[in-house]
Amino acid sequence: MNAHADYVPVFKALSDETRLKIIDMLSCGEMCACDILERFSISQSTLSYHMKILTESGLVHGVRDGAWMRYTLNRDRTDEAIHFINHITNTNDKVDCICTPCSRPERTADK
Amino acid sequence: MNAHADYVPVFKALSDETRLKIIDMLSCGEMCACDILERFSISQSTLSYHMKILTESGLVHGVRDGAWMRYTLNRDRTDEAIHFINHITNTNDKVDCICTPCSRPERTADK
DNA sequence: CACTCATATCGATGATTGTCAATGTCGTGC
DNA sequence: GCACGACATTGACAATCATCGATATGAGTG
Repeated sequence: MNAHADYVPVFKALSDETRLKIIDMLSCGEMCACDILERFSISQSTLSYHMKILTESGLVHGVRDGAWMRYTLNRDRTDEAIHFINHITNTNDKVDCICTPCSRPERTADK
Repeated sequence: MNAHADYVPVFKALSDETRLKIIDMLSCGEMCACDILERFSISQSTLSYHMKILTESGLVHGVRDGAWMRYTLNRDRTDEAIHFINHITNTNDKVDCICTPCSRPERTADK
């Protein structure tokens, strides 16, 4: 995991209030879909849609347990996301930094 | 800044490859729009649209400097976003944790 | 003031998103 | 095997998104 494009699905997954709240809930421990559903006023199909986005992004892991789905946070992935934001927002370990305030000829000339 | 909804625009801003790359660039230092534009193959109006999303999310700050716009990363806001992910992905300082593996009567009964 | 360059806004367009009701699938228990 | 409960998938829809070309605004330069 390195390229910017790889993290787009992760941030897409995070850019919805319901999904942020689900992640928050899962940080306390494993939950099944039915329990999550009870805490929102959305339909079951909508929840299923959100859980698919969360699992496909890798942030959440789901396993079948009989009739239920047990969901857990994938902390490896959440940590990875945090490290990625840290990486792109800090100058640390960047080799290809091209920071000219403004490269317009007139501008660099008058400095 | 606290509620989940407040961070939705931040993660929406982060959920686009072009914008992630722009943030990465800005981490090296201030840049003007024309310099950013040169490093992508998108139209000028599209870049202006992306910069608007970034500035409205608070992640990026833009100031006029004559004819140019100088953009900088708002590290207060990026740090805030990182702290927020840390908060919702960790159990730390959560008072209202309701973590029952699955609350179905049949299920809690057979444990 | 007129011209040019940097940036913003507008209008249009195809793609993606979040939502639901309806329906399908899969597991469990009788 | 059949009925039911838990979850997934489908089809439809309105809303939002990313993109562009065209046009507007605003600053600097003569």
